[in-house]
Amino acid sequence: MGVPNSPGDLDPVALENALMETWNEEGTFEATIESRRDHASPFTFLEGPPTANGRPGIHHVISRLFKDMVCRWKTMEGHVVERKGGWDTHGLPVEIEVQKQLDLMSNEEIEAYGMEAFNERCKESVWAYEEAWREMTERMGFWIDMDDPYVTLHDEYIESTWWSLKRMFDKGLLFRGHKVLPYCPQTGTSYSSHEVALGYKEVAEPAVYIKFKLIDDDASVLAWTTTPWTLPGNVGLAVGPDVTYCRIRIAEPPSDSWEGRGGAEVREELILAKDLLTDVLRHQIEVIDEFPGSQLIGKAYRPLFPDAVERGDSENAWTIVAADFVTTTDGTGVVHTAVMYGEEDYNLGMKVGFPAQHTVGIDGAFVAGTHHLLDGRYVKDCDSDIIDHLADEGLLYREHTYTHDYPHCWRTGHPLLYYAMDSWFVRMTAVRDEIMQYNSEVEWAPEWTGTKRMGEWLSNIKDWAISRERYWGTPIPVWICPDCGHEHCIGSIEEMSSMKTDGSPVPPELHRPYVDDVRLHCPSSGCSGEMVREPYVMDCWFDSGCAFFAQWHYPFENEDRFDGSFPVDYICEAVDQTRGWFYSLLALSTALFDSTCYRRCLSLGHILDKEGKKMSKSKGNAVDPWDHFNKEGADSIRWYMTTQSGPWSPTNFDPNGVRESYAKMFLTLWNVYRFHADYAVLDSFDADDESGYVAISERSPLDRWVLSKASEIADAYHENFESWNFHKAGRGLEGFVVNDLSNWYVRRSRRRLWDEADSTDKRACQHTLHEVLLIVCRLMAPVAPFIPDVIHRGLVGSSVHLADWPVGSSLVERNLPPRDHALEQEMSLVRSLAEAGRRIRVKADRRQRLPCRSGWIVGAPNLSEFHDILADELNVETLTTEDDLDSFQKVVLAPNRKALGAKCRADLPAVLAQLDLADPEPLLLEIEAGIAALAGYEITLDDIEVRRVEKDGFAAHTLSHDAGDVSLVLDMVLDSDLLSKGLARDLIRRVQAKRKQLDLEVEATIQLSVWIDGMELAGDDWEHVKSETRAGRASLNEGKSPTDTETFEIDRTNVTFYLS
RNA sequence: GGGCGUGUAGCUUAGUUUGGCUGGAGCACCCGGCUGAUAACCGGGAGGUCACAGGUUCAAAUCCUGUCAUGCCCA
Repeated sequence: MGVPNSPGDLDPVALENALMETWNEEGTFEATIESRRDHASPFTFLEGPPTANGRPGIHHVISRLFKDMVCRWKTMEGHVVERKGGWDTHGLPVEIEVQKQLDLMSNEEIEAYGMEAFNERCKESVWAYEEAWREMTERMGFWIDMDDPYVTLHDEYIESTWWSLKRMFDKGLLFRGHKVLPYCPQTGTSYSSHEVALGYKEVAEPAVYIKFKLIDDDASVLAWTTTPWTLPGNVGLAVGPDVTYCRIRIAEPPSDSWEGRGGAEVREELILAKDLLTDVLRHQIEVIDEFPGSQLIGKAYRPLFPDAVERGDSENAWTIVAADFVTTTDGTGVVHTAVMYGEEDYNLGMKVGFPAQHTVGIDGAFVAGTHHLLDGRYVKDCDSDIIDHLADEGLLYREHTYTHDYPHCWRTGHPLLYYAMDSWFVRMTAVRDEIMQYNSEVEWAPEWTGTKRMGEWLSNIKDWAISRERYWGTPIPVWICPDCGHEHCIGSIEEMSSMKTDGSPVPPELHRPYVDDVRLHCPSSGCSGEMVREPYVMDCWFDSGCAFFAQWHYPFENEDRFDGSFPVDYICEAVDQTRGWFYSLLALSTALFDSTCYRRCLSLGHILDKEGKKMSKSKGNAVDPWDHFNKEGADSIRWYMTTQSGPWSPTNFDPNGVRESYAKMFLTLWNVYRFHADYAVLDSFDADDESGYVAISERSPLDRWVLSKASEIADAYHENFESWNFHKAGRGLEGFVVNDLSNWYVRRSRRRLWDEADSTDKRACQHTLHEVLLIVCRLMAPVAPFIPDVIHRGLVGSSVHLADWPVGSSLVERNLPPRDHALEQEMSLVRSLAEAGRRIRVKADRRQRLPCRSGWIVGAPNLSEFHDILADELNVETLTTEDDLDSFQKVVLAPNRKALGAKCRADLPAVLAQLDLADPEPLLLEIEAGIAALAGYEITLDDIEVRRVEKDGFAAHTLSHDAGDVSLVLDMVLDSDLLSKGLARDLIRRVQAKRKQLDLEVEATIQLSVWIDGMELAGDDWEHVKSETRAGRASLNEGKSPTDTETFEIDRTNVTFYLS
């Protein structure tokens, strides 16, 4: 190999689809892994499992891109990078989706439908879009093993999670408690905050001020609540220790304006916060005493509903305790605490030891024994009866209507109850220091995700509620003995089988309801109870957090694979996973293995629509990746996503940007390749043919320059990869390909390859192109795996993905050409001078094709190597170097009218006239010497402005350079010789355009007839036209022009031509 | 309500860590040039209250405070 085929036009979609076929046929992905085995240096990646119950969108493409990119890069660096796919298959969203499909509104309805059938539907639904995911994954070029993925619903996976739970159970990290959640008794479901947000409604509800009668004191403490149904559950009152409270006495009966139930006797004493006296009280009062809340602490009061809650062994029940959350913004400054019906209440209750007992059942009705008026009734129906009852008992001070936003069930419309659900917890608070330590060992990108977002969260870590009262999920493997209360956690299928009672069925899979039917022999000595499984499933974050070991079915299998891949080298997901998967992985590795879980974590910013809004189906602003897969191709999307912003920045997706990536990067690269390949075929160029090789030191400065630049760009690219700045890497490389390689090197080298004879210079150019293209393709391959692979295959016959990283690594050799800094600097100046020339011509209105007689470079280092290139770029006949600008410039003295006007007044016109006539250079000398005078007035430097301008016939431009200012001067004089040359160039260009328009072969010869009216075309120039346009036969001003001719006017000359 | 990001030209963005030259590119637009060189390229032009308001400083897009918008997470 070594002779590329002529590649033709770029059709990215066809190219990529064909290449996918090739990859499948030749097993390229597998080969990239196997070919690195001899290094035995793994780089491990863990796929965060997606859920396939929704169609993949553009935001999934971006996270899969950054996963793929790093894995491909590390492979090229010589590592073995195995990539196992995974699927997340459990969880509430799956259940909700199925409930919608089946129109099952509540747990009761699910159970009536049948748990077995329901779970079967859930299992089906998680594969609904698997095909779409596979297609997207393959089409975008994400290389991952999708044929042998880990799946969280597989028994093997579940068994591993059971093992982990048992391990924590044995460590004492697992415990049973309550978690207060917004709960809908009608549907039997608790809600996530996201669902809660769907159902806020403004409601007017009864709010009451309740008198809690102190024991050993005549006064009552006044407390406020908007949820009377929680009052039977009251077990304590909370005050702010530093808040000022008052003891007051009712002085007079209220006025007639009293509304509603309740009241107080004259001389009755009440206690409440000083700041709220006037808000709360409707009586004339006298303040008896004033004291801080700390003085109230420990005082006992009489329960409102004495039978509702049992004291148990609680010493603090029905006493006043301190809490830091008490404020005086509303209420009375005393907070009624019902442990089971508020998160703060629950936390406080646990802290001070209030009894944690439900007065309300899971059905939303008061439990039997609460109060004879309430037992068995739905709590929200009881508000008024509770208020009546308390009024009758003399415990109600006042009621009023309170309007506020309150969460409601988005399905049934009922108000949600904050309700303490039974729950199993992992005691993360016990390993807080450890998890913070392991977090700090992770290399986070960006750093603040780890130090701030994750760090802040970990420093306030809470115990992790891992159980859910749901149906579809990993069953919690804890069984409890109804006889003795013994708790047992099962850690394997084998353990379950060995403890199973004879009457229990063998579960066909580790899901509900099958596992629920399994009874276990109680292992406590002397107990013959049959243990029953706790009816919960696991939080699906626990599932996916087990991935790093459960993907291998560790510890039951694959111990070596786990050991060899832990901690994981690299994970990558979007930033919303900080408290999700990033956390659950770290939590589990800390609790199970006393280790960090991953060494490097890239946290991606979200992809938003063009206006910075979240993409969602309902808004209709979601982008379908296939729109671009089928248009610009996957490489263009990948390159666009990589280069347009930092990976962690939120990104506004602009479809036009994808087109731009295609047009700039890929089309340019392709055409460079095509240019090389076309001539390589023509010349039978073989890069491997040593006899034709030209050593780099023997090549032209232009070759050595582009090779040096390629080296520079490769090193920068690599450094940016190392520091996660993939966007900067890509932009740098794109700049090189478009500006340096295509727009300078190829443009300047074009003529070298046109030469039909074999020459060292031509071969030098071909080797250079070959080498630079290889470097570029290898650098691009991790980002854009398709087009660079096709080019690479065209150049050397093998996949770019099997090639080594050109920058080298600890495992592979560095393979980059030598740098030549001096040459790079010189070329930079040459290019700047060429640009300066174009600027001069625009300003001087001199078209580019009309040559200049002379050009001079002033103040530059020696650029003689590049005079040919520069003369050609500038279109000058001769180019020479000068030491200073004096011979091209003259002094112009412009009047300072403001200064001169003040001095000369009415004589100003005369002074200006003399200034105009004066020879500026001697006059300036006189002014500087202080002896100048015009029309009788002394002239100083303040009166004039000194400018230096080009002498007539010259135009110049000065640019800054490291070594100082460098100027370019062009000779603007015209003569017939130059006009003839200019005309010839225009004629050539017109003919060439016509050739292209007629779609002639590059080598085809033509017959050319030209008629010029108004100018003489020099003989040499006519010869030049004929050779450039491959005119085999040609005529100039012979006969009359036929009618179907091209005509144009240039420099006031009419030109007509005809070709056939 | 709290935590963490983001906000620069019509659009996508660089610059913010470490304050310092006239805030730099690309797309789109206008004028011109160049081209057997492509959906390209080159020169020039127009387009900016650097989200807003204060503050620190000789000097603020950059540092500080507050506000607004937007996103994620938590309540």
